[in-house]
Amino acid sequence: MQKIVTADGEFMARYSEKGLAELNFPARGRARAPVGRHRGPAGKTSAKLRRWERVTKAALMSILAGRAPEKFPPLDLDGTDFQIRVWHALLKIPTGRTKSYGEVARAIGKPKAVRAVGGACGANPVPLLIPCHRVLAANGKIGGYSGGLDWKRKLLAREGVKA
DNA sequence: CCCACAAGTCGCT
DNA sequence: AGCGACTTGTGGG
Repeated sequence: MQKIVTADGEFMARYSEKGLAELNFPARGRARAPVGRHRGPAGKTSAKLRRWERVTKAALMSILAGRAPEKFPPLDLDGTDFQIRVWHALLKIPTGRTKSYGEVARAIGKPKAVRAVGGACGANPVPLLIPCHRVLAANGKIGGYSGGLDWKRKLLAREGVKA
C-alpha cells in the first residue's frame, strides 16, 4: 500500500502485477485497519511500479483539482462481469459532466438494472479515477457515495457541476 | 431463501 | 403529488 499525499489527505493505493487495483479515501478519525503491510513481489520495486505510482498520483491530483487527468495508470479491476461493464461505462463520462444511474444502465445494455448499477458503483475499487461521483439520481439529486456525500459534492463542485 | 440497496418507471388514488 | 409493485445484480442474514 502506497500513500499518496494530497492537500485533501493521504490516499492509499494498492497495485497488482497488472496495474492499480485499489484506491482508498484518506482514513479519517480512527487509525486504519492494519491490513498488514503490503510488500510487493519481493525484491525489485520495478520501474514499472514506480511509473504507475507517479501516473496515479498525477491523475489523482488532477481530478482533485477538477481537471481531466492527462494519463491514467493501467487498472486491474477485480469484479463481476456486470461490475466491470459498469466501471468501463463510468470511465467514459468526461470531466465536468454527469450521468444518471438510469443512463449508465442503458449504456451497458441493461436499462432495467438501474439498481444494480448503484451497487456496482459502491463496489468500485478505484474511486475518483473511475468517476462514481459523476453519477446522480435521475431527478438531478445527489444520490449516495461510498466515500461520503461531502466528497461527492466537493468533487462535483470542483468540476464545475452545479447540482 | 428472503431481505436490503448509491434507482427508475408505470399505474392508481 | 404521493404510494406500491416490479425490475436487476449482489451481498448478508
